[in-house]
Amino acid sequence: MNEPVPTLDDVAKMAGVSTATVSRCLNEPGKVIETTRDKVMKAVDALGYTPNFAARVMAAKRSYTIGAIVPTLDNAIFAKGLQAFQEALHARGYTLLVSSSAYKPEIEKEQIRTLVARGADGLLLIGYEREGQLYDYLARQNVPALVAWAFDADGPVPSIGFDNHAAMRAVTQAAIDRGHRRIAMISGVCEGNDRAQKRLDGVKTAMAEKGVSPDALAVIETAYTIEAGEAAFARLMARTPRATAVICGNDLLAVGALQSAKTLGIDVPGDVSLTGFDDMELARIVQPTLTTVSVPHREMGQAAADELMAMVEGTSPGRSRLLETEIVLRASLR
Amino acid sequence: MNEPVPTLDDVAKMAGVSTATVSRCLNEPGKVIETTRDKVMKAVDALGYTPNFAARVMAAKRSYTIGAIVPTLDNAIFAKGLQAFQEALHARGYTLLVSSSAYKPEIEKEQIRTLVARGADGLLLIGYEREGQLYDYLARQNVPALVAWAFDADGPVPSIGFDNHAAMRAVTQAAIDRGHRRIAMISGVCEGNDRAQKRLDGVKTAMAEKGVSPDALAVIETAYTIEAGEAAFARLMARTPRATAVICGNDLLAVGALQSAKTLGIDVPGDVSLTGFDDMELARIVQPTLTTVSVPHREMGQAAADELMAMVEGTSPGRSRLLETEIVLRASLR
DNA sequence: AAGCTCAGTGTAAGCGCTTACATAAAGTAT
DNA sequence: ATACTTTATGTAAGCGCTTACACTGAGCTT
Repeated sequence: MNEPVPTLDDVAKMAGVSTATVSRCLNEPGKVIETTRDKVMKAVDALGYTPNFAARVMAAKRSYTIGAIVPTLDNAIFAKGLQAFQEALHARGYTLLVSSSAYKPEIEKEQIRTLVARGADGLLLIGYEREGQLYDYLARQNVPALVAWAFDADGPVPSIGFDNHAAMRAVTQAAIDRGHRRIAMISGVCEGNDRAQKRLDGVKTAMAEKGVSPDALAVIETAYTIEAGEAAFARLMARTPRATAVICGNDLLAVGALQSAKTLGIDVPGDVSLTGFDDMELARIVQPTLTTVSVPHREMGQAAADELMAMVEGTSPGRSRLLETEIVLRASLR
Repeated sequence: MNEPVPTLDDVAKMAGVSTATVSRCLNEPGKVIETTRDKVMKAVDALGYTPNFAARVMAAKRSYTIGAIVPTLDNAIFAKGLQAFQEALHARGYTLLVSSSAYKPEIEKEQIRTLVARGADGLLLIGYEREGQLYDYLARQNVPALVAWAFDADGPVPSIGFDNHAAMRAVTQAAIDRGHRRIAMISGVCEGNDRAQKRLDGVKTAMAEKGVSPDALAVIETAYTIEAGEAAFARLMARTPRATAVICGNDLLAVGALQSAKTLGIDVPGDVSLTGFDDMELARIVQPTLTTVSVPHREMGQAAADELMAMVEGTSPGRSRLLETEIVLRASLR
């Protein structure tokens, strides 16, 4: 057993050429004459040779690998965008390495270092909020990074995303326009999460603009899960006066709220209106269907991939791009 | 700009020791005396040194990396198990590399080669069905592999999973016991997917055992998505005589069927009963709630991680393990 | 025909680490 | 005090690739 794995040298010997030629056959076939290439390829097949990636990275100082760190893979929020991201990378010969940080900054930091140590040529990050020195670190390691799912033209690295503040402001305006005055919010945890914070601010802005005092806004910050949404909604409903509209930080929270409403015998949208964010598949499945914000996940993933590859290849200094969101009016808001 | 990234040599020089000592400080701190270690660590911090992973893998011939290839990340089916898998790996210093094959064998093959080339110490695969030579390839490369989400004590590699056939048989029995005789199935695509095939077989077995002719079973094979489930259900309902129970290959298909039923004005479970598989969160959210099969995702991920690490470290030849599933009776079956 | 260019190939120097082995110093047993 | 361990560190040989540079010979130009 333990038959040794074939190396470039073995291939070279079998084909009767130098290692350089084998390497060129594999990486720049055009630079090798056809007869030679045939010999080499025959040897590659015969030996079942696969290049050793670590050796290649080390010698070439280039890994054709892009790393992405998302807060979670546990729900579908990032899955769609990431899928598009990965497809775009794959089409140009890059590999995607994904890891999840469980919304924990220290884990994210570790993952960033891990990915850099693994030779990632570039990094996709979600949102801006992290220690500033991490950006310095990336700069020092010459690893370009791009932020997605958030937008800030003046951030430390470029971003491709949408305006969380404006989107949530628009949703809230829609609620106020329908006569709602007592508004509550179930928000994601804002600390360390600029997206959550901006969404919360968006609600406040809309209220202020429409002459509804934002001071009266009841806010519960909680984890982005269905269960948390359920619990938060129950707590909100226990307060008096009761809110007539509950703005949720994302669809999961809204779905949880909906479940809770059912348990409590509260009719949505009859007694209370509800809105979400993300327009996950789930939003169309629940009863009543969810008014929410549709985000161009696939477009974002695609654009992020293109931009990041350009940055890695030095053909772009890194350009930010703002994508449009859209309010999807469904049954849960009345 | 382009300040060079510090290397082990730089650290060694700054600390006034040899590279071997620095390496030992990082990997086997116990073998270095404290005063030396302090000097080294100070240099590491001062330089912001991070070991180069490719170099380490190459020199040590060990990457502490485990690869996993799942059919999809697009829904939550594998997310939970994978999360547990990753946590268990992380706890023992391993890193997980995930990629998704989009249910395509040729992509999976490529991913397997990619992960091996990247020096994965071991591989987690889903289900057994793939070219036999892939198993040979892994054996030749000395990369242990483990199959999850399926069980076969005599497979080419060990497995940790559950009995798809028995579980689906039990669900079907439950339907027949409630008086259903005209049964239909919305199955996943069986070609290249042993889990889907086994689930389909489970339905047939139960029918045969209960004296219901399996020949009458209407089967539609389709992709594991909500939309596909919707379309399939509509097609099934157009047939006469209509089935009174529709067994679905997983929860997504069942949810799709439910949506379709609503559109068509068919009452579930009044007119037609419905069952799913996986017990995703979704199963408790839809109306009516879904009768389905609960799978111990977390336990499976954890067990798979433990076993695979043992295989990688040579402390286990690879032991298969069968986990129990459980039928969860909810409103959709009557 | 001399001098070019240039395509195709080979030579060999690393890339940044780990680790077997060598060495030195200190501790222990006799 | 001698010989033998043990412990801490250093030396240097790779690991399997890529690529700058050198080389060769064929085809051009003049």
